[in-house]
Amino acid sequence: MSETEQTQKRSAGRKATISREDIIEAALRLVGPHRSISSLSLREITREAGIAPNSFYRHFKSTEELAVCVIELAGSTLRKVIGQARFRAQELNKGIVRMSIETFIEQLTSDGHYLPILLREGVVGSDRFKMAVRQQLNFFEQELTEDLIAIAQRTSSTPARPELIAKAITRLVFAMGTDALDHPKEDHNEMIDELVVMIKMLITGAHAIARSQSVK
Amino acid sequence: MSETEQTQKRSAGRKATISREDIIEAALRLVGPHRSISSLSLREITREAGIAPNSFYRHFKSTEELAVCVIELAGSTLRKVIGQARFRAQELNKGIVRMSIETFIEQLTSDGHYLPILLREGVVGSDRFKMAVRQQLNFFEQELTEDLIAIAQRTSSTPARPELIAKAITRLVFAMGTDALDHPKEDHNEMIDELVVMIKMLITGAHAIARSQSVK
DNA sequence: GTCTTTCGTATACACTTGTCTAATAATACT
DNA sequence: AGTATTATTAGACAAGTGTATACGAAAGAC
Repeated sequence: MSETEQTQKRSAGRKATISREDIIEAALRLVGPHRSISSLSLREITREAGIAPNSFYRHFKSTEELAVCVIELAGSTLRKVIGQARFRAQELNKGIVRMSIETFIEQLTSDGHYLPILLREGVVGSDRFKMAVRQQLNFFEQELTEDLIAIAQRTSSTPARPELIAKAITRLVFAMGTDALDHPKEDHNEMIDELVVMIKMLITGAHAIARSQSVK
Repeated sequence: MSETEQTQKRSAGRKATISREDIIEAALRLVGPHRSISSLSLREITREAGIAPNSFYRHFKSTEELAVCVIELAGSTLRKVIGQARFRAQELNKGIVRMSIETFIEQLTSDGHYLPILLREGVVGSDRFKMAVRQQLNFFEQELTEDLIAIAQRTSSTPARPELIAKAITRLVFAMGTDALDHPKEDHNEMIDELVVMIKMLITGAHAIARSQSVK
């Protein structure tokens, strides 16, 4: 929604030497396992971007606006990646669950560091900021729900409350992902295995409950 | 471990006008939905406690040490509460799962705000700090594992990998708890219901998998 | 050319931060 | 009493913060 605003009239004036994207990239360079976006200071960001502190205001009206932009960027990028993984899973005839999880965990150590950001930023910060993070989570959940329904129709086995399963899976994956963040990369494969088993438990459990309920 | 140190020799000298506990309480008064412990400044804390900035160092050697103390306090307090809930569940002959979850969610709005703290502080801060949070989580997980094994022995039905179930449940509960934090209290009952269903799915799924594996 | 508009910087202000040094206040032991 | 010991404070320091005002630099419009 609020991703492409301003840039309305560009009749006259000096050419911009720096873009919103440049500032976002500078901010991304600063976040890490110990620094959250909401803890970045305006001066830090401008220093990293190589501009004067006041120039920041030409592009964002506050650091909060910048933070929300970063969250939205991270969310949309990740959903694109996961979407591709789902697609590849069908091509390679690999388990869709395993494929998605693997891609997800891969993103933990991927270059953009979009996933760590999304995982880390959900709990602190302003209301607007937290809402932005939660919205991205909801997008994931929604797409997963659609997937589950589609699969159920294909295999003609209707699980109980697919939206609940999707919610549980999303939370589980994000929680385990947060865990993996602080573990060395060589542990990731084991964590993927664990996560896959957990999800299998959830899905088969949901089916079992659905059956027992349709019986009685 | 590091909870009762110093207080060794008190031969002479001025009486302490403030205790470690007083400072911890002051810090607790400052944290909230928008402030994490690790974001509190030394001066803020001493201002709230009504002492001079330097006096802080007489009690803690850094704000990080204070933060770790708070985490340990929150964790041990909560485990005590949940433990009592488990006990009451047996007395009232109520479902142990439901009882535990209800108590857990209740703690979201309880006075000490220990649970919100534990939920919020896991992802940012120094390594030492994050480790303290994870340790508390592991305590929960461990106790839950023991519970699951005990129940399994009583009902003589062995689920597949109880430690995995415990892990999944813990993550699920904490994730949903974090969610509930930003929701009004009247939504909590619905979230409890959802959470209970999720956990039922997990447990029945685990049993189903165990059965199918012992068959083949 | 001169306007006008926009972008960017420079300087400055008031404020907060963590920590250092010295000085003071209060207790216990002799 | 005096003295040693400890807790607390006051004051100051350099460094950091967000932002307001004012000014220069570059581009298109006239």
